[in-house]
Amino acid sequence: MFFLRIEDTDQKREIENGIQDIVSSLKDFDLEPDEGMIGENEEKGIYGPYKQSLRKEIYQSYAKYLIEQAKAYPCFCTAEELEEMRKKQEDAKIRTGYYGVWAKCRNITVEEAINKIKNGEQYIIRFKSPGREDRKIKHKDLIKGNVEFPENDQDIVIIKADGLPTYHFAHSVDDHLMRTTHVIRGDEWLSSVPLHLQLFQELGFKAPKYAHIAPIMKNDNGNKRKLSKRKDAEAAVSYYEEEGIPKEAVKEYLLNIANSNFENWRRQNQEKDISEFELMLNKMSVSGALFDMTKLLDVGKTVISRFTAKKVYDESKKWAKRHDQELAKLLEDEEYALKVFGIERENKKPRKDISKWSEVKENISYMYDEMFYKEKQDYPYQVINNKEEIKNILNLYIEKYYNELDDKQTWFDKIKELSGSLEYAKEVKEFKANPELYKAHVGDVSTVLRVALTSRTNTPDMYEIMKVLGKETVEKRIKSAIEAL
RNA sequence: GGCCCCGUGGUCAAGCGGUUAAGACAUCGCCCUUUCACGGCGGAGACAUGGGUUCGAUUCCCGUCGGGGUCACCA
Repeated sequence: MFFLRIEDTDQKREIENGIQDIVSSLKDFDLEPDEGMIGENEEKGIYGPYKQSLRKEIYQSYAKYLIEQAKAYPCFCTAEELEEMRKKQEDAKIRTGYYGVWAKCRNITVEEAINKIKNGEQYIIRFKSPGREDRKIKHKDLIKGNVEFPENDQDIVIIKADGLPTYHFAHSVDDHLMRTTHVIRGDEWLSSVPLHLQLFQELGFKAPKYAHIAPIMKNDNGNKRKLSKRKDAEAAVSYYEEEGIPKEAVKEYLLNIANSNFENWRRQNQEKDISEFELMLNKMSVSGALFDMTKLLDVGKTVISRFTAKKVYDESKKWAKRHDQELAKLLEDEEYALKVFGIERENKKPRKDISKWSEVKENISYMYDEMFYKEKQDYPYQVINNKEEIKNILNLYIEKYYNELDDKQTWFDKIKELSGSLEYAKEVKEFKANPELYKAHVGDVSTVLRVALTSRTNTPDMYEIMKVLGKETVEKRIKSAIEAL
């Protein structure tokens, strides 16, 4: 069972619509909780409420229970006192914290406590740790394996001045009441395990199993650091939606990082849905992987290359409507767009030239007149760059050779013929063998055509492009190219 | 600083006592090809370091160095 509990016990950090954002973001990646929060104020499941701020009385009841058993106590120390204590400890070069002899309020009598409270003194509730720092505790983590720590001996606060619990306390109470068996969390929590285990013990609860995951890191001027929401755009899930990186790609990339055997599995099961892959906690890396955008985009490229033209169309249109109105407008004519996206797609070796939806416009713009004429600058004619010669080639082609009904073989034979008639090699190999016999080769002649028709030197197959463009457009573009010379 | 985790090519990583130390991305070259992309073939490139243990250490132990985490009335 996957449940979504909202840990909102720090009121300072509340964000408007935060819950809805979390729910929606998860849903964008097909993650829907079996129970817990499903909207800003909605939840499902029978272990609720799933929002911790609504469970205040529950935590307080357990805190009272601990106090009754002398396993917790009220603490009246002020922030200043605590600060002073810390300074002393630092100066004396001993461990900082509220423990042992430093735990001033630990042995306060009940009468004393009642009096202080009656006097209106502020207080919080602390856990009375039974631990000893000179004893070791062993923990078997599902990812990190066996780890050994000194026992916890800190009297950490469990109920704050505002009456809400700290994470540690809420964690033990909730995960017991919600019947949690596995806690999978970031490894910044690893060092809290001794405390948490102790809390479960003293509360009389059975502790869950823990799996501590290494965070994804980022290279920051030669230093590794956790991907940060503040500094790194790619740390936010919204970034992938904005860039148009398909969720399938993000998930595949993450799986690559999570389980290194995923790549092999994928190679052997190209058609299967990733949900069929069995993720193994014990195969997860113990140290944090550096985020690699290049690899992500490569995954994206492969993922998109396997999409049908229709899927590519639907997804790019969906993205365009949100982020690129110009593209959205181009894509209005679905029938034409399908032909464009169909070029060299849905075959055994599909093109891999789109890694995210934000690249689509650049990729297909020349297929649209409104973009083609707008973008067109000075023609980057390459090997053949004599204007008269180019004009000649284009004129000949359009007048003598072009027929939109030709099949691919005929189409290319004609280009070869045209090349031959103007002293260009019909085969590249012939040219390479005897370059002195020719002006250039058929590839160079094709480039002239390609540049005139697309104003680019690199494009997919020209035959297919011309088919999609259609007779009228092809003739119009060639004529316009001739005029421009 | 104390405590804890980690350290195989640029990156992600197999291997866990005897291997020519896999693979993927990136990179370079060649082939295919009318260009590009795809695909195929090949190249360069790694066990942080010093001591042990052992017939033999990338694999086990200790130290050093390096990276990361944590030491809140934040989670």
